[in-house]
Amino acid sequence: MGVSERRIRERLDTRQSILAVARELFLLKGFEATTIRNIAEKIEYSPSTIYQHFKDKNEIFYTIHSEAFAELVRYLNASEMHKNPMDQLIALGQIYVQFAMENPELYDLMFIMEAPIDFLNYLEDTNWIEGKTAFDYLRSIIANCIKQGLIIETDLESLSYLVWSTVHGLVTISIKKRGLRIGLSDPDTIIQRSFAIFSHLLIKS
Amino acid sequence: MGVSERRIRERLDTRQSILAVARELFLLKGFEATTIRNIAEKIEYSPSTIYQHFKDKNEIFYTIHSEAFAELVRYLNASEMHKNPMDQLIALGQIYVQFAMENPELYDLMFIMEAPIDFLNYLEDTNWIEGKTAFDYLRSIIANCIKQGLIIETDLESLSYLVWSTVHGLVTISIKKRGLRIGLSDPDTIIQRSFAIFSHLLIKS
DNA sequence: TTTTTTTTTAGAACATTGTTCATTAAAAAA
DNA sequence: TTTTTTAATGAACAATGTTCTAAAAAAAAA
Repeated sequence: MGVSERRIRERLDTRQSILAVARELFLLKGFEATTIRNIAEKIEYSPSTIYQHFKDKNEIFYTIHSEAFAELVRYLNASEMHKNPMDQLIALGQIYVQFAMENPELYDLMFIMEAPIDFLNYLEDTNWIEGKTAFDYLRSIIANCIKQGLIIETDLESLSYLVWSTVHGLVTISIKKRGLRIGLSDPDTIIQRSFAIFSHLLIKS
Repeated sequence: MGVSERRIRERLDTRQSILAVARELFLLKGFEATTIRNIAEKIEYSPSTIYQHFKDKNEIFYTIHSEAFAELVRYLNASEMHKNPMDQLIALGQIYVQFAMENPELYDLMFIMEAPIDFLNYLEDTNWIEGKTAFDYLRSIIANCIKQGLIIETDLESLSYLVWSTVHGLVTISIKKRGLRIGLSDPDTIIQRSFAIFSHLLIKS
């Protein structure tokens, strides 16, 4: 009897629809304004039903955060179309910046907001696999650049952290609206220009 | 009669105590957990009284944010003890990083949180003076570096934004706990190392 | 000193929020 | 058909930011 299979399928369906609606509302109105009751109404269930699928609001957004990482990594993989690791690195940065600027709310959730990290602390997982995977990917490309003598030879870990920090800083100042009203060029322009300068600084002359 | 003077003074006193308590609770428990009722209880007034001094919660934290900027700028001025603008720039970065790492909640409020920006939008001030002042200060030091040929000559605005972004990125990854659990050295160490690498990259060889 | 006016403070109330828990409805198994 | 397991609900709780009306206190006027 395929009865229990169907029930499992149905459970997964409602779970998915919770996530879909949560993400939709989140992108539309932000984290605080996305309420459990809002989600419940949209999927035509009572609020309590949601708690049968997720421990709390944080778990919902931890899940969305994880899925967003999968998407980002998929995008980042496109950098492998280049052969030269330096080109790969620059492409990686460009894609990262583009992803952040096109999905500022998701980026916020992935790299700034407390909700996913709070849930990670509740789990007793020692590692933040999503973050680790992405960082290791960056590090391996930089390792290749160093190996081929395209970048000055320094501590791999620190250099990787620097590169990440730089692009992260570039986009978060904009996303968090600290670049506005201080007499700067428009966000995309200044980010691109700053990125170009940083790329030049990195390349061994 | 100095009666009205005294009343003004008293009003200012309660205003100050609201801010002091708000800041204390904020540093202790964060923005969300610092409630109007909490503040009211500590200053021994009713919650409604607070609304006679501040439009809403955002205005309170916008004020704290402004005061924190005054503190940061005071710290940053210490960079002027150096004569060489490149030394000034590096000192500036060091102080900035130190301030952020020693006052993560304040830094969050100044450069990440929405509350102060939301209140800024409510005011119809065109400029974010706190941010503009700090950025202009950075820019003027970098301008001197370029003038003296210590840094490659590029667009001043973009380079300044890059430098700010980099230190901002360095500290926010740590503050927002994205550097944890991905197999990195401890925050302070890796930030210092990455900062050193960035400094070297900047200096014209 | 007494009365009037102004200012300050408080208290109750509102609409929301995340979350829990006992109860009901539904579906599956016996 | 009856029993057992599962799913779903609705009411309730404590807490939040904020508003509004009434009371208390202080100052000004008489």
